[in-house]
Amino acid sequence: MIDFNSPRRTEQSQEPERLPNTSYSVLGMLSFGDELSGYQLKKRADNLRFFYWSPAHSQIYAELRRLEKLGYVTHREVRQTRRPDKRVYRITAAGQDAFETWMNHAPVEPVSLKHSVVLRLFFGHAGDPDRLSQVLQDYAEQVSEVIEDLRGISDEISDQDQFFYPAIVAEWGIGYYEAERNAALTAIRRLDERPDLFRSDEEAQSDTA
Amino acid sequence: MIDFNSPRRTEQSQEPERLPNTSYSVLGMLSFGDELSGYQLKKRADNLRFFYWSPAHSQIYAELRRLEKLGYVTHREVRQTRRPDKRVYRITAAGQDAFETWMNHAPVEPVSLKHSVVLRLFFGHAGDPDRLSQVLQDYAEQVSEVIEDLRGISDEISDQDQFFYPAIVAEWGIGYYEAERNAALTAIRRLDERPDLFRSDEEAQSDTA
DNA sequence: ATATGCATGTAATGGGTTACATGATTGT
DNA sequence: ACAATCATGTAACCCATTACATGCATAT
Repeated sequence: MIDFNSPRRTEQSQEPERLPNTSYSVLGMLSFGDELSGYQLKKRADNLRFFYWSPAHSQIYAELRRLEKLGYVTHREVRQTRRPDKRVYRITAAGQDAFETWMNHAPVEPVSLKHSVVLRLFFGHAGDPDRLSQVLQDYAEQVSEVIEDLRGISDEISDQDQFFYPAIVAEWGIGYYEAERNAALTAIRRLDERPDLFRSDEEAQSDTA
Repeated sequence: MIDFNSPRRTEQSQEPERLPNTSYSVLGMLSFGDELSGYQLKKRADNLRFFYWSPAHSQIYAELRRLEKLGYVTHREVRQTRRPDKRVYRITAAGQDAFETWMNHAPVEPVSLKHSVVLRLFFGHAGDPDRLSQVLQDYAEQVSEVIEDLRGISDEISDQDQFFYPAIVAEWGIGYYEAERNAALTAIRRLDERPDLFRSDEEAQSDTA
């Protein structure tokens, strides 16, 4: 008996095919029009690391297969003599359309943030205060390096029209990481300022000393 | 023949059992010492949303089962007449140890950030500039609301010793979200300021002026 | 009556990582 | 010689979400 009421729909419907943002980040890197291999895409994706995490290379290849199945990209083989052969991908017209649709119509999603350093700060009662200070100090230093990198990138691209949008992003990033550094340093000061009043009571009895 | 060199190790070794941070966030919420049900834990986890995403409730229950199997938490059933019965969890001494070990010895991991708004800004060339401005505007407004919430929380807890660490986190959050708002508003200004030179192909006549 | 909150859980699926696998070229 | 870079991919696993499922109590 044929079940006409089956909720299973044949996957060739015309619906816009909500893809995960990772797919769009790959598609976006191809939206500039050049041909890129999976390997090159991985490296480009690493450039987004300041505001968007970089997927594993296996994930990039998986995305490319999916995008090709959807008709959003095509590939061709490139023979090389002094390097292993490669497969370079190019965005299609359908891919451009899909990407523009996402750009213009995707909802404004909340940022996904997993800040394990702040998580540890939140649970500060359960750790060693000096170690916590050290963690914040390390974090502030890591952030300082990122700021250096971003300033370098910003200086390189800020007067080039072709990098208009990335330059705005770099500026955003500098502001963001400066706020992070300030927040970390402020937190360290708060820890130092703390009156040591309520520290010893709790752990006095069961701590194996 | 017995393979003494086998890299497979029997999973009951004494190693610290690297757990995902989500496990520690659940364990951390129990580290204050009170008994909590999965339902209550989910609500508490939502309070971390400003700096750490909140897992689905099914994930919370899964974590509790895992933590119990590891001996880090125990549960007891609580009979209720006017509410469904519940299962409340409490951290064990082993759980406290594991949590403190994580607090004091976990490496300073990079923040995991997936900022889809900035991603779209980065790929601004492929979208409608007015829509992009609107997206940034919406984002700035969402952020403003978060700042309001955080200020409220901060005012409530900032003078209470028991919330010493969360108060520092709230302050951090306010600084972070203010930086986000500023960055969004600055980006909007940059978009407005933009000389419209390279906006479309039919702009070739502008040099005849 | 209907929706919302309390409370717990399973099933199906998807997203993503790590480790494994291969192999050539270039630089030290 | 050794490591690093280029290049592509599979397999196993795990983290996590969404949807499904149940059922009582309270408020509207």
